[in-house]
Amino acid sequence: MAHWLFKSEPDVWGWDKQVAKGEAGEEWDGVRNYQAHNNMRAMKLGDRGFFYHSRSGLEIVGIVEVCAEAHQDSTTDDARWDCVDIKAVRPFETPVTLTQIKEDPRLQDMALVKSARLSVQPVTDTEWDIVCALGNTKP
DNA sequence: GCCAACGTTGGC
DNA sequence: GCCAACGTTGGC
Repeated sequence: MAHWLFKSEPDVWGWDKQVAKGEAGEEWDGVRNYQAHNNMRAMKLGDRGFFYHSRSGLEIVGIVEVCAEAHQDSTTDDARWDCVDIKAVRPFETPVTLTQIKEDPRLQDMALVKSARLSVQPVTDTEWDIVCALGNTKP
């Protein structure tokens, strides 16, 4: 199963709002970047991802699960843009900060470090396990 | 709030 | 198809 990372500014759409959506989940809409879209199209039902707070917070705060595969983004009529639905699975026991990730030699290849602006990123299985361990949270 | 880095757009 | 100009993102 593949792993991912979703970025959001907590002022716009934060972890608390995601949790409030419960099992139904929520459309991960508004993404207007091809690379991010390609990643979403590659997602399968049940894939899991990290939920990261950008701009303020700068930490991974929880785990989410894909609960609907790519479909038309309801916020636009443009057929180029589609998106998945995600739901909150569990919060991190200890949030993992960007600083921690940058300081960990095992995590230097993470997209979060290398391509800071990509808002939907793939995460390798190895990185997944390391970050979960740092957060004292089961994968 | 600033600004560097990056992605996208559009004129040629 | 190139590249300058522009807009947006995100770390600080």
